[in-house]
Amino acid sequence: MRKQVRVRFAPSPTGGLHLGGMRTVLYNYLFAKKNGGDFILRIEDTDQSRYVSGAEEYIHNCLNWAGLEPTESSYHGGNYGPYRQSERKELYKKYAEQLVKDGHAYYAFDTPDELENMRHDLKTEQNPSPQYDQSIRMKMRNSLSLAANEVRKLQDANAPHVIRIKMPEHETVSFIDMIRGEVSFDTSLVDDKVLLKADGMPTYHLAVVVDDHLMKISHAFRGEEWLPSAPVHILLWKYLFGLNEMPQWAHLPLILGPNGKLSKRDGAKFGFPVFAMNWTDPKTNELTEGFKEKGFLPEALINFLALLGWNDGTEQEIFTKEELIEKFSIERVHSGGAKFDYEKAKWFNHEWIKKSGVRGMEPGVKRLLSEKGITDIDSSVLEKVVGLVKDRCTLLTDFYDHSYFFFKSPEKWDIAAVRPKWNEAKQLFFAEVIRNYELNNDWKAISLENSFKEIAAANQIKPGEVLLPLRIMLVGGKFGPGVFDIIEILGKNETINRIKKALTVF
RNA sequence: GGCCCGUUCGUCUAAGGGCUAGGACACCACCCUUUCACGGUGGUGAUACGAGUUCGAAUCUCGUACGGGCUACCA
Repeated sequence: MRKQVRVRFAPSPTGGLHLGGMRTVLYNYLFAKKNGGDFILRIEDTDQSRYVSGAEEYIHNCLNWAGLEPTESSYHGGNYGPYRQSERKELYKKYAEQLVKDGHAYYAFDTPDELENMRHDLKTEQNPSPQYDQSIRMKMRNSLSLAANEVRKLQDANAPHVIRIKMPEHETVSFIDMIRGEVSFDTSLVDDKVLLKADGMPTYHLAVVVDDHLMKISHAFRGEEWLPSAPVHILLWKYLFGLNEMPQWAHLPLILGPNGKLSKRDGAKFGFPVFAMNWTDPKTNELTEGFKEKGFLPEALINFLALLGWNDGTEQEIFTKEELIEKFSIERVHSGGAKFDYEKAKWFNHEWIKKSGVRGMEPGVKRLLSEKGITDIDSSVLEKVVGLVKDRCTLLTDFYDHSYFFFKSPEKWDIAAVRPKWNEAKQLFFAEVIRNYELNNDWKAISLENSFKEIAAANQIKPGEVLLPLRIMLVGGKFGPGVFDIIEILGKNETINRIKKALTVF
């Protein structure tokens, strides 16, 4: 019988959720949905010094906004909780002790100062970062190097200590990565990582193995930065639960910024978001803008992220979430890192705005306009405006610039574009247009345009000479959709008022 | 420094021993548009380098170079 597919996203609540994390969420989600599996959100908050309040709730909000809800989490519940590692603290210790008993781990009593001294003393140009490994462990203070009675004494005195894994000598540890194929390591070159900290909390290395086992995780996806510590995890699986029980691993390629791994700094420096949603650091109050607030549609972000490192082998680029679920396969994920291209991200958003129906866009646009002070909006007008302007917007926030003039009469005009060619004849021409429009009972763009051109012809004025002034009268400048489309939506009173008002200024 | 991973247009990528190395973003040109955009058509542009295997290599092997990651009682 095939094992039930269960995957997890396991962030630590230390700040904003960036693109790399978002993509890990996505791939987990798609894989779970495709295989009828469960998607678990587990909070890895074992480092109390880095815990940031509000970060967990924020992660939930991001997943909710993106439509990538987990099936099990501290908020959704589930049969494998608690889903916060800090609440599972007592679980880990017995596994660490078991490892010591079996000779795969040991107690280490070295103080932070002693560790620092060791690193300082051993540091050379040839070896800039000395490790706590088999070459050095017998010279440190631990249950391997110390006499048994001395160890007992330290324990009786409650001396602070950690538990470290004892890496075996010259073994080759290898495993099959779903993306990269076989990866192998020489255990002699890996250090004796801390498994259980002095405060009794596990480190990531112990916690990830224990929890993946207890939560019956079948496939473990994580960023490529974890590849170097994979041999530790493989060994832990072997010692604790057996390799047969181990999930299948996939190490996802990194998302790169202009120089290396994408960071919050890159966003600030180059002017693009890196977090899914706005994040305010509770300590510094510093705000980092998110894709949501920048004006991205969740569908577009998902689509963009999915294609950053994966494709279905065809030339299709626009995928709905349902299509992604159907077509996604972890084997088609690339092994190489991908540089984040903000221009391409915006292109996806533009495509999704065009693809979305007017109805779907309306609530978002209405919210945006009201944030900018435009509140009294007739819904039939809004519908027409959105339909007319939609294709011109790349970001949701562009709707304001492309449509505010439907709701606000201009107070300034691009007079420099009109005045040099302005004359008495044009003044009279517009007076006639007003008289004509007052009598128009149809008020459709096409009839409005026809009568405008007829009046121009009768006055021996080329339409081109009065079209631009008309536009500027209505919207204030050289922009916007077709003038007669604007006029139709504005309606008779508003159009005539705007022309009259501008005429007094030109 | 050591270990691990990677390398096809500027960017994201297709091609898994066999057409002229295909598409998308960006860029450029033209068309459309009596505004600004959208849109349409076309164009510039890549297999890191060197060996080897082979009738034939972007593709397989080795080496080199370059890029990235890790090297904490952080994740």
